[in-house]
Amino acid sequence: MISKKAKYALKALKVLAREYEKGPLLISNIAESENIPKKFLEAILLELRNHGILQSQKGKGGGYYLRIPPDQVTFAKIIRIVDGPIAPTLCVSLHFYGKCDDCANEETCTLRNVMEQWRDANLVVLEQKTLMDLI
Amino acid sequence: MISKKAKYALKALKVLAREYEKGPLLISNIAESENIPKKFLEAILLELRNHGILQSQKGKGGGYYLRIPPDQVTFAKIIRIVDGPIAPTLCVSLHFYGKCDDCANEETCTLRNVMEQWRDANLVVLEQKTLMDLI
DNA sequence: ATTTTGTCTATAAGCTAAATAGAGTAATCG
DNA sequence: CGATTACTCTATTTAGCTTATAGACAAAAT
Repeated sequence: MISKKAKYALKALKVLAREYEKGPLLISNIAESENIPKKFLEAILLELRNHGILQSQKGKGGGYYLRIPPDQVTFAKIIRIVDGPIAPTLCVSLHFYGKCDDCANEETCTLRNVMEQWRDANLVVLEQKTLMDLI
Repeated sequence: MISKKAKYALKALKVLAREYEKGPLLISNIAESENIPKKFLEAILLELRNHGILQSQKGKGGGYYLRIPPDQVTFAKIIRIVDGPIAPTLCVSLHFYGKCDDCANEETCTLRNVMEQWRDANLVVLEQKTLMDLI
């Protein structure tokens, strides 16, 4: 299950993708139209901005807008930013690799094989789907 | 990411699958060999027993053993018992369906389509993989 | 009866998710 | 300049879940 944060992020990005190159949107507007707590959304959008997905503009006429074409923003990228690893275990994560503290030997771990396949099944979908698919 | 509980369950079931029809194993033995906190494992095995995966036997010579052939215990079944929904959102879950509280109209939700595909990608792997694959 | 082994109840520490409040900073426009 | 607008940053809170542990209890075997 993804977090609410991730779902909020996807919904907000969907709106922003639809307005791509049509000027910035206000946090408040997105929050209201998508039923997202405003303050929470603020933090989410900021995080997406700091990762290069969004651009922001202060002052009158300001707001948030997509910095990248919608078809270049994959679900995988978004999920990794807000929820972290896509892989079922750290030991098979491509972007957040970490050793399992309960596993003695990673090489001989029989679980690993299935975990890798599980991860790859996710990636097939998430690396291919983009904001374009939400427009 | 799966929980530690799920990982412990899989590791314990792996051991039990290897000993299928060779008599019961002690909780303590599994806990030790797989580096799982014993008390935590107790609760996990009990839950798996209550869902019909395992059988238990008290007293001397007792312990836990698989109640079903390893090739009939899918990863999907195990994950659902210990971690709950496999789907990324409740609104597309087959076994734990629930309405999203921030979505007005489920029919017109553009996210749903991708979520279903994501879910199905998971299921392709998890419904097919069984404890047999760990032996 | 005693030993063995699983079962049940309770609890606690630690962490994370989700939400909120309020002061601060930067941009615009008159 | 100065007022307004709108994003930014820091801090805090609440609730709930995850992980782990302790100890009493129940059943089976010998």
